[in-house]
Amino acid sequence: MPGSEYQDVRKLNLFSRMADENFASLMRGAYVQNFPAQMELITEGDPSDFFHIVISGSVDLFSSWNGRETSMATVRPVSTFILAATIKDAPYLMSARTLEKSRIALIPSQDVRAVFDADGNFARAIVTELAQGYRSVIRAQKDLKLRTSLERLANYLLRQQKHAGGGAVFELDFEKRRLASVLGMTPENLSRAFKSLQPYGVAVNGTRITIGNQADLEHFAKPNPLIDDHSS
Amino acid sequence: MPGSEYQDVRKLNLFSRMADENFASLMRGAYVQNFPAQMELITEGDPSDFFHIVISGSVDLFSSWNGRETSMATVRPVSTFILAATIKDAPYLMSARTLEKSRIALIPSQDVRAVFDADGNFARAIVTELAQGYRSVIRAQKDLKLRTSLERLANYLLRQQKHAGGGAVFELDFEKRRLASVLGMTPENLSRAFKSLQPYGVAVNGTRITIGNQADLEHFAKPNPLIDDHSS
DNA sequence: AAAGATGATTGATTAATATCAACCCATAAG
DNA sequence: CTTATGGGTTGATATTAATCAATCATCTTT
Repeated sequence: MPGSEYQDVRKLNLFSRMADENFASLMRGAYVQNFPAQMELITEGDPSDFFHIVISGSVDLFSSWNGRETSMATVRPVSTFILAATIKDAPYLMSARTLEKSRIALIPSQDVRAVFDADGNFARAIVTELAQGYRSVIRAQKDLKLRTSLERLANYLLRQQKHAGGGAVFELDFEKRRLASVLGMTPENLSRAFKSLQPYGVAVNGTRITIGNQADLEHFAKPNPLIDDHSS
Repeated sequence: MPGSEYQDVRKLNLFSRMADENFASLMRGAYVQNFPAQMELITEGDPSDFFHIVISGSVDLFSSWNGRETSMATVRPVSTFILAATIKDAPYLMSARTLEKSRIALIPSQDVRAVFDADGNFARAIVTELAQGYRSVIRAQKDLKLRTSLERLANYLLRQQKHAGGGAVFELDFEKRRLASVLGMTPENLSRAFKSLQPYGVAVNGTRITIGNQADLEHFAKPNPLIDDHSS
């Protein structure tokens, strides 16, 4: 792993406070690989042999049941995925595939567990990371159970707008079909949902979104920090 | 806190391996109280001042948005709730109310965080607990996104049956209106869903469920360990 | 036992969402 | 340049689920 990548990973909250030696040990045991787009990295149900770090590109976490499939989350650089399975030494609950050409570091799960036992700062960081992830999923569940698909889209747009800097014009960071799946709806429905938001000043041009009337949209979406504020 | 209760709490995975002294310290600082039914213990958005342990009775975790409300989970003795908020020192994402007369221990969150820093075994137990909780919510989200309400009910019945010992006859451990909310549907819909399961041999009498044709129901429900097996 | 409350069920209707089919459009391959 | 290909959109329809209203059942209180 080149030094710049090494530093990028080191800066992650999960790794930033652990002992140099322990971090180096984890990285020595890591397999860093470039994967093409659409490569299935892990399959749900498989034993969680590796903890994954996305160094560049992006990864879709998804799940299937009875012939159906849904997108659970997207992982972007530089961050990690399936920490809980690694820690519990339990099967993956989600599958993962690259969305584009991606560079991924794979750390043997047993190494993570070993260093977890040895390094208190790493253990604390893991706790924070898990607690954060836990709360994120709770928020997602509230979003799903309390809102209609139109409301979920409206709030997603507001979140994404904020994330993109807050301007009236911004880009979706999802392919629409996958955004639909993440929001728990069909692509057809997403297309209609965008139309339904036109009265609130939402204009769509490919992946470029313009929010013409911020106040109107917010009045409709009723964003709530306990659902939408992913920093807390 | 009486000795028997003290021992019951001590036996929880979360506490069973920590140092005697640290456990005693946590318990010394705890407030143990009896609450009547329907008492709101915490309100979402409030600072997470206390970590909670249900000693007897039961507690409903629920969330609200825009005048709607949904049941997220039910906590039964002896177990704990809102660990993630306590650890992160972040606002509660869910509200909690007693479903019946309940005995609850409240431990100041800062005590939990302090002992977490001091006791490696406790820290490890917290990690396991958080990872378990995280995975449970992921499973719930898959249940919600991949299944219809009828399929969710069928699988819930199979889970509950297993939990009750596996016999053809068992009891629901929910009031139906709240079961409906947990499953993400209306009470009316739940009522109709039970009827729709009659062809699969499901008979309902109050809270007593009889599964007349196990194979048929399973064939319809298609239970999957990656969604329904809450032990892994 | 009568009255009141609460939860559960049922029927009728409406709303939300998915499905199916066709078509559009951009882009990449031949 | 033409042809595939895949995402996106649109319209028609079907399914799923929510809402509204009424009734029924159960349990508690008086």
